Amino acid sequence: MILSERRKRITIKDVAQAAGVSTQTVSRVMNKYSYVSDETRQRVEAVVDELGYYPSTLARSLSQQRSYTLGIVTYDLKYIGPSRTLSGIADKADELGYMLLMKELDNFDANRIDDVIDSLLARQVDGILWAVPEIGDNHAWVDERLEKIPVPVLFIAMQPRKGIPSFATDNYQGGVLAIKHLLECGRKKIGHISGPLGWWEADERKRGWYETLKATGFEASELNSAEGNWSSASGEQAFLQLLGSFPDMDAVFVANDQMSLSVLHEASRRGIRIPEQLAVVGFDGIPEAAYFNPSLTTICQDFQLLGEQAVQSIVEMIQARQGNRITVAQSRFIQPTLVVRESSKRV
Amino acid sequence: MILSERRKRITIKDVAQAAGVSTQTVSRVMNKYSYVSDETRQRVEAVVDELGYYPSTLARSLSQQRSYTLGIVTYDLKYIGPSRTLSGIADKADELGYMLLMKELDNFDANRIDDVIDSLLARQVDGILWAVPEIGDNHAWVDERLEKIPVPVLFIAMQPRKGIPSFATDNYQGGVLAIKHLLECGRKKIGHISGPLGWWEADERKRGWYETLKATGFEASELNSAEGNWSSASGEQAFLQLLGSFPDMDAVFVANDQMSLSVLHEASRRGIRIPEQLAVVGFDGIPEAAYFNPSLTTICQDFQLLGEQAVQSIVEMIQARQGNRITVAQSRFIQPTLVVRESSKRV
DNA sequence: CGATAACATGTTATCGATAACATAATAGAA
DNA sequence: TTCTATTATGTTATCGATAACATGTTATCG
Repeated sequence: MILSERRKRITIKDVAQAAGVSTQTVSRVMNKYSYVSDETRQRVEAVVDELGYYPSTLARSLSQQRSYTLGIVTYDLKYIGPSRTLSGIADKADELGYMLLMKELDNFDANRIDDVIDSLLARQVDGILWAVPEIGDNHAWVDERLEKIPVPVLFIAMQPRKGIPSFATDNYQGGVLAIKHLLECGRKKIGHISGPLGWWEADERKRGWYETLKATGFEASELNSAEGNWSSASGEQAFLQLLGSFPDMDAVFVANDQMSLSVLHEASRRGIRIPEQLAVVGFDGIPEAAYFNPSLTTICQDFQLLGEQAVQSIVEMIQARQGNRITVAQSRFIQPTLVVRESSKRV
Repeated sequence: MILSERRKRITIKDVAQAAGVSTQTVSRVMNKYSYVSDETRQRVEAVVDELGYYPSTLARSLSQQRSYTLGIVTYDLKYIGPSRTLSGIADKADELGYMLLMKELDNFDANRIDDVIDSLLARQVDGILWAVPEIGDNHAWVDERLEKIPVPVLFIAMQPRKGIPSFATDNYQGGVLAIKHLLECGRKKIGHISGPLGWWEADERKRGWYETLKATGFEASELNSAEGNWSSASGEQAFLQLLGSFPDMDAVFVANDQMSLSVLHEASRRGIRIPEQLAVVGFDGIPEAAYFNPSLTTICQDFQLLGEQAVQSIVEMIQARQGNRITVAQSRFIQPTLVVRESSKRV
């Protein structure tokens, strides 16, 4: 049997014709509208099966002015945070019947941001999830541009702003948790390796370190802190710097697990015993941290959950708007948890 | 100034009316068609700017029967492979002017697969990138279903099949590289911790181990190998098992870096010196591996590149089809590279 | 100077669906 | 028995663009 090479899409018209009804009736069957006789319904369904018809979501979106698609703007999927959050987003979106139109943002030029937003709107997304970390003033556009966007927008990992829905891990509390834990272990000279300053999340974690030490009367000068860029390589550099500027440090709170890894590595190379001489607490809670050498105490955040809740929430916003109900901007801080392992064992 | 809450989308009609031309002329301006007078062009462009008009890609897609959108089917973004590949895909797609419609696949039920494909086609994607690892017969649908899909499909990390375009890392060669290296280091009793068998990639890496040892006259029995599921936790289990079944092992090739990490961890706990007593070679080449303790020799694969090349290739297929040119199924094996670090240093 | 090509623009049909409205048949209520 | 509500189905307009075709206006050329 030879099939013609040029297969034409099977449309609602083909089905209507084959079943001897109008396209509207086919549409009614497809959408389970009630006023269709059993006989007609069955006939149409038979034809649909036979021809392998599925409706064009594209045409439907145009006609209904909604697409059951969410626009997702992420930053750099090489980072663990964005990629695991995306995983949660994908799961929940699928569960709720939404597809994901994805755009990776690599710079924060105003034109680029406009383009990304327009390109999503041009495809009629029902809502936008802005999962780009807040760095410097890269969210400055929000004040002016946001109100012009005709669909709900929800921000992930953005510093909370009044009247704007956003979901984030409570990074400050994470920092507090880490320092409190180290103090409880009897540590007195606690250094910090931060993420790239200017990133809101990095700043918050550092603030947790700083304020908790200050509040309890301990030292927290700039010399006791060094800056990394989240990568293990940068963590090593920062650690070396810190060893110079804060030689009698007995503990270090590191802003993520990757950088903690290189601290452990370098400490071992230099014969600094962990946790005896130096306690280490990381941040993120990647599964691998349990197998670091020694295993890493860390502040665990649930990216998956963050993504899922964000989707849940934006879908509710979409439905509310559809029903012309009023939406109150919902924001949420998700609390991280402390997981104690060998790197901070009491000595 | 009070803005009306219900903003209507600005359409080509609004622009046409405001500029006093037909919609067709606006369309010509937007698409940079040449036969438009400078005067008209400028007037239209001014109106476009003023009203903030951008064309509906949705409507355009319907009308042109193409969407400049790629359908991406991924497996589990919690894994490093899929998520970094996606990163490469996103970069290249953006560069070439395509958007990504993403779908995560969590099971391989035939109905589910049909649904995913249909939902992508219903949104008029121009091509599909199937970035789902081959596990058991989860690609069995390909034989029958593929030819019915009216757009190009390219597979990532699938065992090459004749006449079907696919891109993958040469996992077998990776295994060969690892074993040759260990043999060159003078190791004679080389064990293997595999990924979940049934995964094509895991099987191939194992085959690299097995065949290379056989070919050089060394031992490679089933007892010298244990199975993990890619996670660090499973790697620990597998290592313990292997220590029992292959006690005089002097090297181990581990199918990914996460599992290698827990091998290093457990070895350290038991006082097994690495690399003196046991050399370890991992797979994947995650950046963190350089900071493992000791740093990990590993087989490096370039996920980013894999994703980028896949997009490049499918876009070429799309363009070829558009131009009614014949496409020859292009498949490619990307060669991994060996990176030597402390865990396999010659002793 | 008339024919022809290149330019500039408008009109109508189309993509594949649904919304809104219209119509016809049946059934139950007054 | 007539009226009205319910059921079942069809017709036309619409979503927002582009394709195809039509038409009018300038240049250009022999």
